[in-house]
Amino acid sequence: MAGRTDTKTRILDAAEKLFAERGFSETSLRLITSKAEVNLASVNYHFGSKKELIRAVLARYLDVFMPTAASEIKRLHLAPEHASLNEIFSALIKPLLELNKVRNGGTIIFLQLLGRGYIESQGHLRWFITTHYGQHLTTFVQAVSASAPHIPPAEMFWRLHFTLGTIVFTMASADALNEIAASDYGEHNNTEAIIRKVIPYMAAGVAVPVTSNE
Amino acid sequence: MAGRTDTKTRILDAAEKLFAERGFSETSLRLITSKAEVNLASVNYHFGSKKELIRAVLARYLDVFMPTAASEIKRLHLAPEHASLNEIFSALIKPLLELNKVRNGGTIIFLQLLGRGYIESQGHLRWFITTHYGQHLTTFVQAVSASAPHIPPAEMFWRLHFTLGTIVFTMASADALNEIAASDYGEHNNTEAIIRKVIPYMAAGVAVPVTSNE
DNA sequence: GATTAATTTAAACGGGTGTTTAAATTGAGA
DNA sequence: TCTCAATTTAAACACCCGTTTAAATTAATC
Repeated sequence: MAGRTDTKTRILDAAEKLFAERGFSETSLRLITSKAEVNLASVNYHFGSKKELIRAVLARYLDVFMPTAASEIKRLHLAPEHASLNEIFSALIKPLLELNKVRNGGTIIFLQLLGRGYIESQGHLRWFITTHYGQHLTTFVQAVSASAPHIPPAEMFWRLHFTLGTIVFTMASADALNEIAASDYGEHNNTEAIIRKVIPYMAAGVAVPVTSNE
Repeated sequence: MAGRTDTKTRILDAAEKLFAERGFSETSLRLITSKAEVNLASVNYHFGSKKELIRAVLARYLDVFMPTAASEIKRLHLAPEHASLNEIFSALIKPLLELNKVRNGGTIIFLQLLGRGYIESQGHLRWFITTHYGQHLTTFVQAVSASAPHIPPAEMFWRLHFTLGTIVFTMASADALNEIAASDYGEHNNTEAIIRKVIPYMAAGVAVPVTSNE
């Protein structure tokens, strides 16, 4: 081993910030390496390709978030009383905010990365997430389904993706929305405040009775 | 005047399809002009730049959708009985589906373009939409606010953006989601079916009572 | 301290991008 | 039919991209 051992970390730190801000394909390796103050070629040396760098950036968060989120859900679900949807979604707040301790602004960076990934790259990231963290996702889906048993599985599939869209879009444009909210309503929300705003919205939508027609 | 007069139209038709499928920055002018079977330089000749082409593509839909949507809302709002949120959102279905008559698959193309625009380019498209169609947007916001008077304006601001995120993300990944739904649940939904699924979700979320704490 | 493997570096490669230029072509009005 | 403006075309421009190469440098091992 030789050289600065933190070159990989410097790249990851610079990359995640830029990826979250401007998206994956809008962020060049040259911009990343100049912000990280490392050589351009070191990305390909340490990660192989840009695609693998993207996966590594996301994995660093998913490896922290997924296990703790799943265990929070399990703890809730095994409790005697049935948890409400609000409780289940709220159980994700702590694991999400834990990411702020990993890195400054980690929570919103993670959610923005997730959204960018889902929208930009149709294929490889979705595959990467479901194959690496599918078990934890199942835990979550089962908990939600159990607490809203009146929703058929197919309908629940759609509603959970509506939910993903809600949170992911909100976080992707959180900065812009916060600016508008501040100037129009004098509101100043941090990431946690926005999450707490969105949870009742999502919980109500997921649980609303299915109407056969109009 | 000389040459094929429909060159502009051929460019717009090819561009909107590709933009909706792969996003704006992932779609090169060379791909657009080859699909449209026109010369590369004709884009800059007719539209000035790629940015202005993007705006022209969106304007062609917004010019049809916005006035009819606003008039549907107004018609509903002036009726004696207060319209429900479900009715207000449902009033947008007809204007949305009208876009299918403008062009095949027009509805989903429009919604996907809207989503791409909001997520990809933080600045110029949002500005373009609010300055050109702000009056119609106000009509919509006022109708929603009137039918959910228990939601304070600032909270409504956030919830309407949650709603935008829900619909836009759903449509951006509608094709992929439909594939999964078909293979996992044997469901086959068209654009209208998805819209009818998402409306109750959004209406419930917008109207859910504000909880001071947890 | 010499050897060797890991890492960093500068430079180039091959290719794709939006845009511009200037010449060729087209079609309507005089 | 001639003229002239609108349009189309092929080519080039200047720039950015991810990746690869080979040499220089660094740090650990013997």
